[in-house]
Amino acid sequence: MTVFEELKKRGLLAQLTDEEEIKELINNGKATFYIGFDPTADSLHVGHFMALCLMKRLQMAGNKPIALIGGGTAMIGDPSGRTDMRSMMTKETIDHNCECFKKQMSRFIDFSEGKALMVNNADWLLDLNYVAFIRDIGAHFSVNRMLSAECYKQRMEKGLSFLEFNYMIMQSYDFLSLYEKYGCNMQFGGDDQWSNMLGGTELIRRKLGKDAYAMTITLLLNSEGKKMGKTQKGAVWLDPEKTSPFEFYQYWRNVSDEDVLKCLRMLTFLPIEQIEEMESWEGSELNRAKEILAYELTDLVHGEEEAKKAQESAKALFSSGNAADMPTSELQEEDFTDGQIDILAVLVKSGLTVSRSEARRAVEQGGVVFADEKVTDIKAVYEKDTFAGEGVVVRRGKKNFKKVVLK
RNA sequence: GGAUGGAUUCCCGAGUGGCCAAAGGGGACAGACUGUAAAUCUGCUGCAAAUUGCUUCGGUGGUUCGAAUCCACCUCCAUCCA
Repeated sequence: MTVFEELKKRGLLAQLTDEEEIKELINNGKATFYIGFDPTADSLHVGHFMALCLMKRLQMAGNKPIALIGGGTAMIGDPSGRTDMRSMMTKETIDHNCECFKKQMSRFIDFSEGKALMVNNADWLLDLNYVAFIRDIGAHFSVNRMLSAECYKQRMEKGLSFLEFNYMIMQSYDFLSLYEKYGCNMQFGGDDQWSNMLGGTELIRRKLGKDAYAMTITLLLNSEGKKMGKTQKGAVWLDPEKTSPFEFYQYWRNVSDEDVLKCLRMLTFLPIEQIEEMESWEGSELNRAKEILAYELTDLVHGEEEAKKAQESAKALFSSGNAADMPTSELQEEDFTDGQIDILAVLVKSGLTVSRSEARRAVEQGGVVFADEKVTDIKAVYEKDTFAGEGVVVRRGKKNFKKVVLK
């Protein structure tokens, strides 16, 4: 199977400027392509992960990837796919984020011996001369055309600043620069980037009279039409400090039935045939597929060892309610009064609830289990010795566990 | 620069002097049912020393016994005019 077929079968392809040409290029390893990542946070998330997987797939097929870190474009902020204005980021934050991105990317993509490149558009964007730039590049853009682009349309109601309006031009200029410097003839990105990417191919045609191509990856949406990899608490991060391997595993373990196969296809490297077999699985059998999904992804992102640990913890926890390797929090001497601590304090100190009010509610509603015993009294008090040694497993709800130990 | 409308809790949105920690909906959380899924039903949703007290309705100051609500100034946003 060719790379192109594989991508297509996995449902990764969204829009392409020229299907035949792109197929020809990537199947024969003739593409030098780039994907841009704006450092808007200090860790990559699931959306980036898809892009990295795509890079990897194409790199394995002999194409040359360029990972572009948007240290310059992040100064502007991409309005695409957003209904409100982005808050401005300071130069320091952006620089810090760039560093974090670099570190994480190196884990996925092989940058040795020039097999792939990593560049930062701050290098060519930050020193631009305004007048020279708008004469040279800005002249090629029609405001009328730009305004009709989908990404700006959404913003016409809520407001769009001139700063953000320039994002498309910056991204287009990136493509042109990479084309000239590295012969980069293709750009990939999320589907919300389509208009920005077309801006680039058109700019290259107008400036240089050359053809360049663009292709977008399907956005990973859940069955409710929301972007996957987002939880109430925020994104699911790839940085283990921000989202622990266990939480990461649990996120995928808990996807809804409708989304499992799509995730397997789009995110894992499992052979497509194997995934197709799972399509016939029904009902609770799908639980098995979720386990596979969670394991595979944790393995890819955090490594085999962490994946195994997460899987075992999850299994042990949900069958017996105890596991050797689970999130732990420590109680200090000063958390006790006369050698005792009440249940609300335990919940707050362990991070299972944010406030005593919330802890109280959880207990009142029968959602708290302390060492396999349902807690019914909000005034329940425990002796210090209870937490000594192995500690005690405390649960809030069905899926929140903490082992609480006396330090 | 001018005119008009607006900013309320995680989000949408009601409230135009006390009965307001603030209707309703969404989301989140907890319980029941299940398969660590979905749907459904129930509860719950500012904080705390918890029949009470404290902080919160863009910001600052004021009027009043009492302000999300009235007044002044400011900030931000949208629409129209330039």
